Amino acid sequence: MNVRDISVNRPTVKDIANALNLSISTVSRALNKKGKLSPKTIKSIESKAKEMGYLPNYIAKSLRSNITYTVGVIIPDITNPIFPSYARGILDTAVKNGYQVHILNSDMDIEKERAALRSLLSKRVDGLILTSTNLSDKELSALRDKDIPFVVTRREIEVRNISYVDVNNFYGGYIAGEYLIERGRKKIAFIGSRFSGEPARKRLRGFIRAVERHNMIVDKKLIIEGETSIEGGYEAAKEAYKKGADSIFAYNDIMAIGALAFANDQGLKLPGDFSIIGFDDIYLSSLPFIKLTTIRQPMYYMGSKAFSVLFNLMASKESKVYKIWIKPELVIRATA
Amino acid sequence: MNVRDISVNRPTVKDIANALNLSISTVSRALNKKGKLSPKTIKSIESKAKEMGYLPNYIAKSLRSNITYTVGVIIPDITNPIFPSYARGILDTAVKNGYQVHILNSDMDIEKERAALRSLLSKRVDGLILTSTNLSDKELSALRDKDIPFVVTRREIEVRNISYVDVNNFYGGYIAGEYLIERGRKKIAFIGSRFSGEPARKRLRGFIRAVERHNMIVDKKLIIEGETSIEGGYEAAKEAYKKGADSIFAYNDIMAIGALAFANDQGLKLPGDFSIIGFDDIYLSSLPFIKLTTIRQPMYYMGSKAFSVLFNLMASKESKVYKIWIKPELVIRATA
DNA sequence: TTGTACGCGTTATCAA
DNA sequence: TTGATAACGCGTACAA
Repeated sequence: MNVRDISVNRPTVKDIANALNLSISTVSRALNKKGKLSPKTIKSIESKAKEMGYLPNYIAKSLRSNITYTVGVIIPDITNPIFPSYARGILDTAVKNGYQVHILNSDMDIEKERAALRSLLSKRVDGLILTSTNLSDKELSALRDKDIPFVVTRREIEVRNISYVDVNNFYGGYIAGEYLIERGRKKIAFIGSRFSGEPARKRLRGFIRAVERHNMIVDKKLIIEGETSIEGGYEAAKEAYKKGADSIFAYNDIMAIGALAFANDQGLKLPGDFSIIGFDDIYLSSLPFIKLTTIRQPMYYMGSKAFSVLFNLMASKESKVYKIWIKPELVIRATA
Repeated sequence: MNVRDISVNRPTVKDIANALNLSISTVSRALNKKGKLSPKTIKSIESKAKEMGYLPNYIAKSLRSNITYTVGVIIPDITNPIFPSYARGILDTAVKNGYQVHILNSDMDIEKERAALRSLLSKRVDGLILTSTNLSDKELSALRDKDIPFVVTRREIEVRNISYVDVNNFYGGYIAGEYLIERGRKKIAFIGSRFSGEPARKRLRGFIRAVERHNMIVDKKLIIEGETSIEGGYEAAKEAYKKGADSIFAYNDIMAIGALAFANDQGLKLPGDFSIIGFDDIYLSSLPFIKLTTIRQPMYYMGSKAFSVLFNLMASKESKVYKIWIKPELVIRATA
């Protein structure tokens, strides 16, 4: 069987036109409801199309129109628990607007990300969502100067004229600190990773601001580095505890859960003896065994918003710029 | 700015040809390393292409070749904890082979799934992976009769000539039962959902077989239905416990975790007083708070395998059929 | 109301 | 070794 023969199963406008003794343009117009056609012709074309199982060929449409109704999304790692609902937010909103989504993982590896970008650009996606991108400001500027609209998420951008959507990390850190202080905590440790970059720094700064607002100071010894993992959280918590901390604000829930494991092993009663507050509100955190008090990042909303912004960007000819900070919120459970 | 003007940023073979006073066919050949060309011309074309930032237009390539290097994947819900690593397995393997992936969610809703399928077909994907499809055998047959290769996962198919990849649910149920019996359990309950369909039935049958092999019988009262959720697992476990069960084999980890929550609330010591074994080995199950003994489904491998099978299907002109059962394995932790 | 003809960017065929 | 041309399926300006 030759590749060409598949037209048996994949009828084109031409096939419909031939079957009906009409011209392709008439068929095209009928199918796209454009121009004036006799209702009779329209009806016959529509029923014939249905009968033959016609599906428009978006490849051809795209070549013609320069629109692919496809967006590319680069995500560090879909198996990271914060990303599935983010991805779902993008997917749902895209589908609702007639778009499809190409997802590629970068693993925070700059070369992988560049390869992903080239691949997406070759596929002529209409727009891009770059999540936690490692691209330099220079590269982002260059991308901006091309004709393709894109949105950056989870990384605030100093470069002008680049749209982004991110959670307000500073505010999140602030309300976390505020809450712990209100609960009477005096020696709050921050555990985070040196490698988690700007978001971690923002959360820490917000936290420090909250502490200082209460005329307290943050003990630099209690700002502790660790791996962004359960084990890393465990070790960092151990260190914080040894240094006399009475509570922990963790960079993210994964580390907070590690800290919680340490507190359990230590036989500490939460939130009586000790308090732990995380950041993210991943699915895990709500489990009955964990019940982590945390700062929720509405990831589904962030994904949905990112697509909406991109959609606006793709639709308008003028180049607008959106800078959106999503407010995180405190979720009080059992650990603080 | 007109849409046409974007060629400033998106040079084509034609632009390169003009810049070099060559024909487009020469440029095309050079870029694709086909035919005999003078090394000089090749070099000049390659450097010009690089200079102009040329990226091949895959839309045009696809129209010409009828190959899109894109596959469509329908997944019930990417936020379901069993699916992210499955998706990652597909993505990684696809990228490794030069393919991109369109992911769509069906939410186990037949109409959504049909819409997703139409959309993917219109986009002319080269192949499909249907996960836990709800399409009828008839619809699958019809799809098979089209020219598009596809693989079904997480649903064994009675229809002949349809390739699928699934975990061996029967075997998984069998080793779960076997293990509990070996540990001296006599009154094992099975908790699952009526709605979880064929996989649940297979797991139950495997479990029953193991019990019968040991000349014991399964008490029908201990086959308990519940929602596929933590709460559902909790309630089902309560019922099982009331009815005198000394252990539970849960349809999946989520329910097992619910059962574990019940056991904790009840003050039962595991695996001394009571045993719980799950199915899936989702990320949660390995957490220090949970340490669930379970039957692991290698989801990343399943995704990777599904793409490999599809890749073979797409590559070969003859219509092969693959039926692949992946062996699940027992993961012993703290609950059984 | 319907038809003709062209071009989107590419590659394969045939010719030079 | 290189060039001219047709074709993939579609939508649209222009003609009838």
